[in-house]
Amino acid sequence: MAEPKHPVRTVDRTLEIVEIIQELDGAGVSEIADRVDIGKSAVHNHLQTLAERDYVDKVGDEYHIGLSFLSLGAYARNQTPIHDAARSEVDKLADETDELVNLLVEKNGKGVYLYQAKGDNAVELDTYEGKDVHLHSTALGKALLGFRPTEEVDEIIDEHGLPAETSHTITDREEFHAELAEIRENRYAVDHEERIHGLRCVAAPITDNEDRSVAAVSVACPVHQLDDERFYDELPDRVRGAANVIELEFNYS
Amino acid sequence: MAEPKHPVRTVDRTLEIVEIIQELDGAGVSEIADRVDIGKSAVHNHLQTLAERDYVDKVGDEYHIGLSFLSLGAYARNQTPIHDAARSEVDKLADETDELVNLLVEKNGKGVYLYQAKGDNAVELDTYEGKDVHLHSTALGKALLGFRPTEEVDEIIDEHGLPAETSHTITDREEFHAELAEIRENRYAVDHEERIHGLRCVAAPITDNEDRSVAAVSVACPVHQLDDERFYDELPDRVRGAANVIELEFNYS
DNA sequence: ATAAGTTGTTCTGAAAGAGTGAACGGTCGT
DNA sequence: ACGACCGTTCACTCTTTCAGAACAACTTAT
Repeated sequence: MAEPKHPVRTVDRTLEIVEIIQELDGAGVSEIADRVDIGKSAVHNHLQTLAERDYVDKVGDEYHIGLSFLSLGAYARNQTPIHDAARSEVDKLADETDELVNLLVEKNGKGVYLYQAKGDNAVELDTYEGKDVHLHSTALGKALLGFRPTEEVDEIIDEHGLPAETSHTITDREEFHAELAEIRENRYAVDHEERIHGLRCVAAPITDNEDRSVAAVSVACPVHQLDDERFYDELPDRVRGAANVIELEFNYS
Repeated sequence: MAEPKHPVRTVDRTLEIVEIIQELDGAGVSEIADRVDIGKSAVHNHLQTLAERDYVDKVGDEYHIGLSFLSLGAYARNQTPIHDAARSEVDKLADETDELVNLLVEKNGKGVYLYQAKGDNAVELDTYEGKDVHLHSTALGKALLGFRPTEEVDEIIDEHGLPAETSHTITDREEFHAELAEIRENRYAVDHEERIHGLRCVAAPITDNEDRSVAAVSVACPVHQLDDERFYDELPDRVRGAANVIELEFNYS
């Protein structure tokens, strides 16, 4: 994935515009032009072109992300072999625990939420399908990295660092490796408000035939909503159980 | 949605490239260059630029749709108010019937699948989230159009026609309006192999406070897998029931 | 094994077209 | 009614995309 020798600047600009619209939850021409390094009229032309194909929606004077992206996004997800194998089990786990259940894969050293299912009592978070997060600050990411070779983990840390996201985030490399060693033993990972204050998660890796992780599943819940007993005893078993079922489906079918 | 006065051709070309990759289930540079009216080197530059941001994945010499689209696609869907209201009920219906359950919305006169849930016994179809279909040839589309003003239906027919997709597709305008009248009475629509041979569906509209449709839900199943009794008695009730729950959630919360 | 097809990639010149910036017509708030 | 903002349009200019040829790395055929 070397730097493009001859990047198409217009494509970059278009993607930037689209990403800005997403970030701002819809935006007008001027608002976008302020953030991207081109004038209003150029932005306007981009938006009209995108709107023509429903990649953006014009609602009054605001532009929003269009449904055409859904086709490509859902398609991309369906191409991921783990998605098919995992989906029904993730749904089931959400149903049983009543909490928010997530499926995460690794992509260029970061985590991407591939699918999520909400139980009746699920927390509302900033996570959504397709969102990317640092791997070191979530139970999901740690479960995933626990089952990758040490040198691969180091490469990822070299590239993305261990930025603190809350006061609980592990920011020391040695400490992080020690944590992964423990996760390897337990076959599950726990996140104590390491990415978001007030949120804790239990995650388990989904590994291939060589015990290398291909994804991770987690249950997320508010700190004060769940007693420690359920969190430390019941959830790990359930999450590992689900991961196991997914592994079987993934590896032997 | 007037034609853009100053379209950005590069954007159009990029979108075309991406859509071709999707259509071909992954493609190489030359293959794409053959279908779009630009040379290999230009296509190559586009792909490298897209790959840089993970909008396409390079696997060997083939390019595939990247997961970055998932973020935008899922985001677009989450912005649709009906999605939140409907999702859990669609899941439930799939669970109860063991069949394939779909949620469809209207977009510029065509239908877009917003969400689907697969029961244990669900058919495998060519439908996926984000896919667009003609409204006249599916139970979903007919249920949706049944609860739109006649002039709006006519406008849509004027724009998209009533193309035959199988020998059972309704292609006559009068006949189609009669069908809609009946659907309006029953509050559900049936599709007898009108889009795909061997497939039949039952769909119900989801309407707002003014009884205008905002979406439709359906259950799809192979003709020979389900006896008529279940198809004509049980399914319509179930589908209408689910639509009702979604309506309540949508309109009063 | 050699040759004739492929493939993807790199490079430079030349033509295409994206972007600038000013001006117009709206709509909002003061 | 005014000013300030918005989105939109247009013609000119200079950025940049694209075509085309040449190359390297494979696959297939001879």
